[in-house]
Formats: sequence, C-alpha cells, structure tokens
Amino acid sequence: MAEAVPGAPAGSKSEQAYALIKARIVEGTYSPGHRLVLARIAGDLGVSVVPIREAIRRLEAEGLVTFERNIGATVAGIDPTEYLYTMQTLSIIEGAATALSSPLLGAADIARARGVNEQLRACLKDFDPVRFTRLNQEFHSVLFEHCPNPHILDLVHRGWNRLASLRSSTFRFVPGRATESVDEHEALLRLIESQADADAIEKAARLHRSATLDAYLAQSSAADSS
Amino acid sequence: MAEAVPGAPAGSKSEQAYALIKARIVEGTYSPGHRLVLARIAGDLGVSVVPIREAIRRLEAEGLVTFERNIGATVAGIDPTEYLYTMQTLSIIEGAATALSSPLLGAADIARARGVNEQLRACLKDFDPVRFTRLNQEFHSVLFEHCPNPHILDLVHRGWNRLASLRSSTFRFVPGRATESVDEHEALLRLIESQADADAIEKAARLHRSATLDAYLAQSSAADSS
DNA sequence: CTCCTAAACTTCGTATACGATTTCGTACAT
DNA sequence: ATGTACGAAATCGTATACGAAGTTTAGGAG
Repeated sequence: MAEAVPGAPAGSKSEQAYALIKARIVEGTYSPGHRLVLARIAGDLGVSVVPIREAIRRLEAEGLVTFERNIGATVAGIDPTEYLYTMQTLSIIEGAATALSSPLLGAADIARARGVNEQLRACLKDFDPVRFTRLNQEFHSVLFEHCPNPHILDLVHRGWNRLASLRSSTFRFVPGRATESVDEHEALLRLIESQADADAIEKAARLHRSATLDAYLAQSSAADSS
Repeated sequence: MAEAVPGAPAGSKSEQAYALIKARIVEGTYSPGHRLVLARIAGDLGVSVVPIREAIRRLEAEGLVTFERNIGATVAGIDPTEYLYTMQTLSIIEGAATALSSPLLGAADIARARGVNEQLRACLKDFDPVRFTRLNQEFHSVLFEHCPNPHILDLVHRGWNRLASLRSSTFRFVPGRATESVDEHEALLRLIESQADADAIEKAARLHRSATLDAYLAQSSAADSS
C-alpha cells in the first residue's frame, strides 16, 4: 500500500489527464479551436501518449473535443450556433432536473438558495461577471442537486461544462438580464415553496434559461449590425 | 490511396472496435453484467489492447459500460432502477426532440409515420415483440429525425441504445400496452397535423413513453408478488 | 508570377513489453 | 470445520517503438 507521491492526485494517469484537460477546457485555458496535440500534452504532463488518447476519447464522447483520424483533436465549439444548441438542450435538461428535484427540497435548501440569490442581488452593483456566474451556478445547483435521476443530473453537469467552455471564448455577458434573472430566481423559489405542480416548475425553470438565451441572441445580432 | 482490405470496414481499428462492442451490447450479445476483458476482446478482433481501451473509454462516457481501475469493464445496467431512470430521461429528451421536430414535418413525413403505424396495428395479431419494437422505433425516428438540435438528437439515440442494452436482458414486453400505444401514435400524429403548439406535442410525446414505463413497472411489481 | 509535384515533417495508430494491482485457490494453523 | 496467510494467475496501466496517413513547404516548369 505504498503511495507513489504524497502530493500526487489519486487515480490512474489516464484519469488525471482526463480531469486536467477537462478542467483546462472548462476554465478556458484551452479555448475552442485550440489544437490538442497528443505528444505535446503528454510531454506537459510527463506521461506517455496512451493515457492521453484515452482521456481525449472520453472528452470526445462528452462533446467537449472533436477528434479526427490523422488530423488531431481540437476543443469543440467554434460554431456560434453551438451556443444556441447547447443552451437549448441545457434549458430542457435543467428544467426537468429542477422539476424532479423540487418536491425533495426542504426548508433549509430553500433558505440556502434564497441566501445565494440575495448575494446575487447584492452583486448587481459593482457588477463582476465571474462572481455572478459562479453564484448563479451555485443557486441552480441547490435547486437540482436533489434530482433523484443520476442520468439527468449528469447531463446537467455536462451541459454546464460545455457552456463554460463555449463562454470562455465568447464571454459577452448581458448585464441587462442580470436584474431580471435575480427576480426570476425569487419567483422560481416561491413557486417551489408553494408546491406548485411539476409542470409549472419545469416550465418556469426552462423559460428562465431560454430568456437568457434570447437576450444573448438579441445582443449578438445588435453587436453584429453595429 | 491504397485501401487495406476491400471488405474491411472503414476507419481506424479503435473505431471499428467501438462500433462492434457497442453493437454487441445493444443487440444483446454482451448482456448487462457481462465482463469485458480487454485482452479477450483484443484477441477476438485480432488487434492489440490499446484500441480496445479507447473504445471502452468512449462507451464508458456514453454510459453503456462501467470501467474500474485494475478491475475491468462490465456492461452497465444491472440495477433494475436503471431502467426507470433511463426511461424517464428518454421520455424527457424524446418529448423535446419530437416537439422541436414537429414544425418541420411535411405531409410526406406524416404519411410515412402513419404507414409505419398501420404496420404496427397489423402487427398486433400474431404479436412479434422484436418486429413491434423495430417498427415502434422507426415510427418515432420519423417524428424526431428533423430535430434541428444535434445535441438533443444525439441524446435520443444514446437513450435508445441504452434502453436496448437494458431490455436485452430484461426483455419483458407489455402486450396490453401495444394496442394503446398504436392509438396514442395516431393521436400524436393528429396533434402534429393540426399544428398544435409545441408544449402540447411535447407533453403528449412524453406521456406516451411515461405510460409505457408505468405499464412496465406495474407488470414488474405484479410479477414480483406472484 | 503562378501552378504543379515531390519530399520532408508532423501527427496520429497500434503492436509489443514490462510493471503494478487485484483476485482466486490452496495450504496451514487454530 | 473455519479463518487466515501466502503464492500463483489473471488483468489492468503505461512506456516505448515503429508504421501509416495527412499537411506543409521547397523547388522547378510553364
């Protein structure tokens, strides 16, 4: 039971590579279109190419990278319509996850979500997009983390990852939506508190995200014509 | 531009292995719980273990197999609750796919779907579960194949694959549902023809699958208590 | 100056070999 | 008879090496 190096992360090298590359894509170190050369990454991590190949294949199956024979791997998501499709998919999945999770939310969860939302509201002045995004994710995480269906939960997390990887390059926030967003959060919380039926909660959660998408598209088209 | 072997399938060996293992899982050659030994599969296909590892990793990311360090890979889905979760997820995704696709369906598509449904109706006597399942899949494929969002389409197909892999071991059909199912198909077609709003179509498509799930659960619990 | 051709370079693809870890069977002691 | 310890077999994990395919670039002909 000898540990190799005390400070080293656990798991096989292929898993370490998978986690690291994924993190770099999500956090934006590797932007969409970035070319992932196997030998180069292997050299950076001090391992062989075989574990890197495995990691890339897994990321490919998750939709974070594209991989072509004899061409190489690139971080996916250059196409701007990708953003639309990802947001649309996430709105559907997240809406369902929230609806399935809502009956299992206790008063403590509601209170916690409301607390996060108040931090969001306080964040409206001295607006910090990064902080706002993080708090927003935390708010929604509280809402759907009790979802009993692991597949749906997994899809939500994949959607968030994919969204983060896309936004890292095209990071144009919509400040005008922020205020509305916080209000919609409060409305959603009240809907859950009142134990509204699942359809209503699902629809509200889905529309909340769709509205963000619409605002983004409106801003994009405005930016294009300017 | 020399082809290796004329009869050989295209693509790298890792892709061939991926497609073959996936096909075997979906068609039931490898049942849930079946242990996938890397060296054994490599020997069967006449290749080394490296491409097999890649294939297994991709299938793991798709949820078809589980892979543990120093333990090995097994076909996923032993747990009966897996069936419930998969069906629930698929009902959500498929409902959304059908709703997004329906505005784009032409008269020819409707006619084709109706033709398939009539074959399903004719199939009700001399009931053949395999044929019924195949026709049922074809019917729904017509309905959601025009879905413009590739992510959602991909998730539907993954759901179908996963469902097939689960059913291959637990193949207990619900004959009582078959007649209702055909009628619901017709109702769904009329809803699409009348250009009902997307919400109504989505709800109908989702409920259609949920009803099948409920019937399955009822049958299962009845079988358990007998 | 442009277009075509070929060679060199880059990068992926996989076989082989060896090390690490787990599991299973067997023998021994209690 | 049962529990434990030890060893052998099976299996995964990865480094290395070589081969195949694609891309780029240099050179020459028109």
